[in-house]
Formats: sequence, C-alpha cells, structure tokens
Amino acid sequence: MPIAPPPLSQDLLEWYDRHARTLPWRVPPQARAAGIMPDPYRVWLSEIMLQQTTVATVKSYFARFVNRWPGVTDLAEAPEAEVLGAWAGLGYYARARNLHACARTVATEHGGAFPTTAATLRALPGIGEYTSAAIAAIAFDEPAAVVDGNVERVVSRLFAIETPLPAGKKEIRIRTGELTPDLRPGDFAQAMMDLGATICTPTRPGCILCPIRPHCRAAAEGRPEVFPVKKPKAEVPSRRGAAFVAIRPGDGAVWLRKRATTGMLGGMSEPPSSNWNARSDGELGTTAAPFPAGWQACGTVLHGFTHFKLALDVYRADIEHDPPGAGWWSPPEAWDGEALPTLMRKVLAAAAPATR
DNA sequence: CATACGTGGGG
DNA sequence: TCCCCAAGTAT
Repeated sequence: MPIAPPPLSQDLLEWYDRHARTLPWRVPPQARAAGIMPDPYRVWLSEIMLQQTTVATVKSYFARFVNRWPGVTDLAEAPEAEVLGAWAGLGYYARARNLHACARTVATEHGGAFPTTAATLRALPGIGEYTSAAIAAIAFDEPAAVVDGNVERVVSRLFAIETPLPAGKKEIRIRTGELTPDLRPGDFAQAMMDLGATICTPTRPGCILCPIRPHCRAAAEGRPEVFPVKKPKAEVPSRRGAAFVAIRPGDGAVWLRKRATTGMLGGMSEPPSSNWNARSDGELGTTAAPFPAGWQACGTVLHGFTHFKLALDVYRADIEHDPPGAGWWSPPEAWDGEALPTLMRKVLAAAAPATR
C-alpha cells in the first residue's frame, strides 16, 4: 500500500515553522501554536503600509505609528494632518487618508474592534480583495485565499499558468483557494508570502531550497523565471512644472499650502507650484508664479512617479510679508513633522540648501 | 478591464 | 541610466 505524499500546505508549513521571517507585526508560528494571536490593529496597519511597499521601508514607519498611536481608537482620535505628516515619504497617500477614515469607522461603528471576517473587512476604506483576506487569515485564521504579488508568482509557477496578468489572476485566486488549508490558514498565507519574498523570487529563484519544489510544474519544466507572464506596460510620459519657495529671511521659514484632497499627493503639503503639464513647452519660467516676487531659479528637480516623469523647476524668493492665499510659514525645524512628500522635500533642499 | 496613484532599492 | 518591482485599492 503506497503512502500518499504530504500535501503542499503541509510541506510549506513545516518549512515556515523553521524559516519564518521575524517581523514586528508578526506572531511567530510557535507562539500561534500556543494560542497567541496577533493584534488585529497591528495586522491591519502593517498590511496597509505594505501595499506596494517593501518590508524594509515599512519597518520604521510601523514602529513610529504604533508608538504614537498604540490602538485603533488612538489613531481615530488623531487629526488627519498628523497622520499624513507621519505617513509622509511612504507614498500612495490615499492609503493614509483611507487609513484614518478606516480607523474612525472602526472606532465609531464597530466599537473599536475590527470586524473578524474577510467579507466585513472588505467594506472598510482602503481594504480591498487582498487586504481583507490577509487580515481575516492572519488575525482570525479564516481560510481565505490571500493573493498578493508574491502569491501570484508562486502559484503561477506551481501551475505554469500561461495567461498573462492581470487576466490570470482569476485562475490564481481559484488555485490559491484550493491550496489553502482549514488548519493554520494564517500561517499558510504568511508562509506563501515569505516563500515568494525569499526563495521564489522574481529573478533567479532558489528552487534548490524550495520546500514545495516537488509540487511545482514550472520548476519541473526548468523555466520558473518565465512566470508570472505579464502584459507589457505602457511607457511613461514626461511632464514639467514649477515650484515657488517663498522664504522668510528672519528664520528661514518657507510658505506652505495644502494640496487638493484628491489627485496626486492629495491632502499633502507643498510650496506653491504650478500644474504639471506635458513637457513639450520647455521651462515655464516665473509666469506661473503664485504672486510676484524676486524669483530666482535654483535648479530643476527630477522625480519619477509610477505613470509619468516630472521635471520641476524650482524658484526661490525672500518674502517679508505673508503671501496671498491660504497657507502657513514652516521653519526648517518643523519640516520633519510636515506632510511633505519626498518630491517636495527635494524641492526644499534645492531652494534652501543652507538650512538643511 | 484600464488607469491613477509614490517611493526607494536592486540588477 | 533605466527598468523592475514591493503584503494593492479605488474608480
């Protein structure tokens, strides 16, 4: 009587028991086995931060957030401007606005406790298909299909899925659901992601070290790197604009204003800047200045976004009186706490290098 | 289904 | 320098 080989999930979980990454928001498998479950607030916060963002980048932000706002109610009570200020530099700022809105919803409509199922989590702002499944699995051990970029890669290789992403995602989700065990689904989800992050990597995957290689069709065919097949991406256009840094001579404070709530860098702070237009027209010059002053050119900041490249001409001027329009003076020692995106920090560095 | 939406690190 | 990509979501 032949003995059935272990299922994929068992092989993976045994590997995870020995090789799980140690992460600030994670309860290790041995502790989970002893009945310790993670704080849903920390799971949620980490998942939002990790959307399209590397673990290395997230760690310091996560530490600052949980130190400053230990629970979801603390975060809900914070002014949005403070949350945006703490998020500055992480990118995708809609995440921060949704994070705050979600905290307030949990505090006011759920009594300060996160919903416990993927379906109910899915209704909260900033929580989509992936994040709802991840929180449900990791914080509440619901056997939900958790499909992030790592899992897309692992599963597309396991089954040698030829359908290019994003169309192939449907089949990947179905396959992931079939692989997900009823026992330890939270560890299984984290194990899949750890495997994708450390062994089943985009280039040069370490198939020799892979605990589920015997289950993998792409490895058997000797072509793991061709998966996942992806649709070619469009080329990114260029845009150009101008930023105007008004400086108060006395203390070196700069004049900032708040950007529109929606759109690029929504809700974040900036020195007044023009619209960013298609780059055919060359330098805008001071015609786009928000008010007349002795504007002096001080270089061009280049910044790459996901869907376009930006060249931002920077001008500076010493201003004694308050400029027209809404805004505030921000001295250099206050810049750390301002909701300044990285682009705008580059602008300030170009305009006021002496104060940095 | 396609597009908008940041940033930093690695090859 | 440039391209890819990293625990995606909203519209």
